Amino acid sequence: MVQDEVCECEIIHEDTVNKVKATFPKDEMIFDLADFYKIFGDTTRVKILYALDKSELCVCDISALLGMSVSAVSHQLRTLRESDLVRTKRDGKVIYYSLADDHVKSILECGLEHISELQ
Amino acid sequence: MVQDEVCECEIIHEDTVNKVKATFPKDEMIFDLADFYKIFGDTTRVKILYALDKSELCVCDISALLGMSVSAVSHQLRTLRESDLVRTKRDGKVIYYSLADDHVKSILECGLEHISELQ
DNA sequence: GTAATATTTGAGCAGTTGCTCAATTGAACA
DNA sequence: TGTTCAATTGAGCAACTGCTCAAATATTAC
Repeated sequence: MVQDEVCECEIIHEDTVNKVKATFPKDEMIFDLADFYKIFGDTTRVKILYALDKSELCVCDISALLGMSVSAVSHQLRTLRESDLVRTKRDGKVIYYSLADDHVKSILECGLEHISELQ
Repeated sequence: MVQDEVCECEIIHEDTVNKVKATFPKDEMIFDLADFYKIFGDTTRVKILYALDKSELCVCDISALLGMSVSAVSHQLRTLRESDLVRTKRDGKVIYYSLADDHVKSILECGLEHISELQ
């Protein structure tokens, strides 16, 4: 029923569609995957991640580095924290941010490889 | 001047910031990278790419497979076309979509690897 | 030519996102 | 204890995104 409502085409390759459907991962997994990539889909966050790959930095440092307000940076750091991509270390009043693991770097390189191949 | 406006903190690790700044890639590159990841940051597009990795499909097929309107799918295919991630082949009235190259698969696997390590 | 049909496209709209600004938190130190 | 200051947070707003719906396009078949 649903299919008929969605697509009225005569030529549906039903066998192919069913075959593909059978190999489809769970919706939750697709959702998680897209959510993960969404984090890398913002220039500010990419910059922050790139910077943290070079050195651990406090919020002020990042703010100065990117030429953005402390608040804006902190908001983005929150997103990164909640995604477990960065980790914090307090030293007195200052909180130092660093990458949670080496994975972030490899993800960025994964994308960079593709970008550079395009041109 | 700009820095002073942006960050009034006493403790800026100026040396570190400058060192990181020196290694920073061009803004354009960061922009392209984020733009690239943005495409993978949507469940519909991820599903389409995943499906096309299994088999070439027409718009109707994808529409039926995802349970979405032909129009919605077509809009997303446009995005994917403009990013050179998919390619088309016309056969009569039907237009078949397929992945532009093997890169898409490796990018998706790159993310899947990370996702699966998290839990 | 006209009709049928697979796909594309543009306008419009609701939901999301990333920033600003102001207020707040929490650790350090007098 | 009160002050200072790095950092966080919430509300609000403008820009963006992904969908729907209706209309247009392009190819085939008559």
